[in-house]
Amino acid sequence: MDFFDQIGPTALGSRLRRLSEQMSGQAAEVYALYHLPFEPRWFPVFYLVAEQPGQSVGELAHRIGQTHAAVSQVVKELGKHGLVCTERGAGDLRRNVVTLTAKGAALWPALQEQTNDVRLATTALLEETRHNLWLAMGELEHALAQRSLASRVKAVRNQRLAAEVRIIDYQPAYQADFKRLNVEWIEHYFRLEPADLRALDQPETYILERDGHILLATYREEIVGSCALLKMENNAYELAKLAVSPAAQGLGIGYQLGQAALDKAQALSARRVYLESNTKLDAALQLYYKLGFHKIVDGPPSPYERCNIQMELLLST
Amino acid sequence: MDFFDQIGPTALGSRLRRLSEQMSGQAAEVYALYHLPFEPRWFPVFYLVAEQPGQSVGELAHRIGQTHAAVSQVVKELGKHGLVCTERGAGDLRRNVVTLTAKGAALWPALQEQTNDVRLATTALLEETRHNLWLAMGELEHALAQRSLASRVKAVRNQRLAAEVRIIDYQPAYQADFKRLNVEWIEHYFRLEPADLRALDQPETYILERDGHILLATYREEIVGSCALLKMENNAYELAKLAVSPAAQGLGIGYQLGQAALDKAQALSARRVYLESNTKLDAALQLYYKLGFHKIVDGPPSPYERCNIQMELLLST
DNA sequence: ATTACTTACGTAAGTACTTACAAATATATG
DNA sequence: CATATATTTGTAAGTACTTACGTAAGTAAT
Repeated sequence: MDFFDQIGPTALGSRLRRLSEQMSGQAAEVYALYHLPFEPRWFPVFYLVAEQPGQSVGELAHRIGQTHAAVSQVVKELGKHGLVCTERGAGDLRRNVVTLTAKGAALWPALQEQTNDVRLATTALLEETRHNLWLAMGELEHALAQRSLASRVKAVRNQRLAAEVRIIDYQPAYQADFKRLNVEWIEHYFRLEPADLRALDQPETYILERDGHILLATYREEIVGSCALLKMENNAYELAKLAVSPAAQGLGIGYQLGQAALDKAQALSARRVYLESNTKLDAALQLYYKLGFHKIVDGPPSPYERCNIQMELLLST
Repeated sequence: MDFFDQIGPTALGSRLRRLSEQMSGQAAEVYALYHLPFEPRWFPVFYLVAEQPGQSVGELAHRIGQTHAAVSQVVKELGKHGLVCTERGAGDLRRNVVTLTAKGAALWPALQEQTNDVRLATTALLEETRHNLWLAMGELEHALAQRSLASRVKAVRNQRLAAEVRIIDYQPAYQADFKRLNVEWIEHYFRLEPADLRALDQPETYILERDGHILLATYREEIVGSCALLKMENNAYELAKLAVSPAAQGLGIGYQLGQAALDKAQALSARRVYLESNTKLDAALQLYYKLGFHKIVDGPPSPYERCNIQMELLLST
């Protein structure tokens, strides 16, 4: 008890388990009360078969929300106790359709009586509470179906981690990091081209001195992302060398870098930002769209072999 | 899904189980997200040990609300993975106190980070719902601790069955039933005495013709209970031969019979109802108290050997 | 008609607990 | 102080499901 108070809803799963075990135990007591030769775990299958005979194992499993294996085992046991019988499906010999035996049918009314008593008791029990458990469970299942807990936790984590990401300006000391980050992804998907090596080995000469800019992302004292703006003619810049280290991916660092680059371009009075990419890079393209880029068809010839898509974003002044 | 809609809260236990399994599955996903060498089921134990080292297996089990066996197993596994170490309790060599190892302590901050992310995500998840599951579970656990489900169901059942109980007047055709019911319990606890046989074999002569009355309880076309009022002097009656067949016990039939007898005594302008019983008959004595009887010490001598307690109830006119 | 794929099911083994039992130690009682 | 009883723990086996896997039967594509 103690523990759940301390840890709170984090242990939702454990607590649900405990409560379900408690309920199962009490269900066993209830069954004992009625002296029926029947085990609680048979109930869902037996109930559905009694309501509508001729359903197959798979159908039953789907209805109950358990696996077919579980239903198969229960059906076997019910059969052993003479409460149901099975036969192969007419037309589809794989199906195993279940019906009540005479003995099962004879048991049904008593079981219904019991079920009805339990329903009344449970409903009254739930009505004693201010927060309705049954409805709450339905809502939770719905919410989890919409979006899994893992995905929700990931979002929380990324928000926390993203707050630790800083965007800083390039300095000569970071050349090795800048190169490493870009070599990593280029070699993973394509191969390094001469234009890459020039820019990565001598960013001062080929980017900065030509009125370009380089931004870096740091996370916990480490350089984990880069992004360059190369000066083009007519108030335009090319966005390039956008890289995020694999270990830091998923934290929205690419978006932060891209946005910072666009801010910088805006500050430099650019009217247009252009970029080259490859359709293989799904995540990158998605990011570019999210940043506001759109595909263009008549872009300039590219020095890069891997370029098979060109995009641009027009900035309002 | 289907099934739960149909059956409603009757299947509360099954549904809780399903939801808890769903949550466990999602918890596993969350753990995978953080790449920690840690299994979800270790969490409660590890958490408590990290918060306060030096607790014993039993204490931990109590705090978590699981059995000591489960904790013992988890501790063993945590030990095997080098996260905790154990030693015998100082002063009490039976106790096995658990502390974190250096490796466990090193893991703790990362686990705390994760726990915190989960807490935020789960809290947000619960806040999405109108009916708060966490609070609802707390309320339900409380309600169940107050009174078990079995006891609640029993009350519902008894109410249903009690409605089918009828109190009727004795008729000569029922003599055999009257005798059977009383012989059954008397022989079970004591042995038949001459006074018993007279009253049971010839109730007309020994009870009715002496201005006494006999009431019978029927349940589903069967005579399941009896109760006699024997005329005493001074506007008093003796309540006797109160019997309920074992199969029909627990339905409150005794109370109905007793109440009907008191009503009858009232109608006969009695001022006092007297009875003789034995302290071995717990259930009967409880019933007599519930009906309003209280023990007296200076009652008349009884013809029955088994009589070791006498009670009376004064009726207001 | 053959082949590849999908579906339905049963069986075996795993999971995360439980209950049952046994052993060691502590405490109470005569 | 010996002995009976209670407490603490570990181990084994059970429970009510699950996942994994194999087999048989059905369906689609060549």
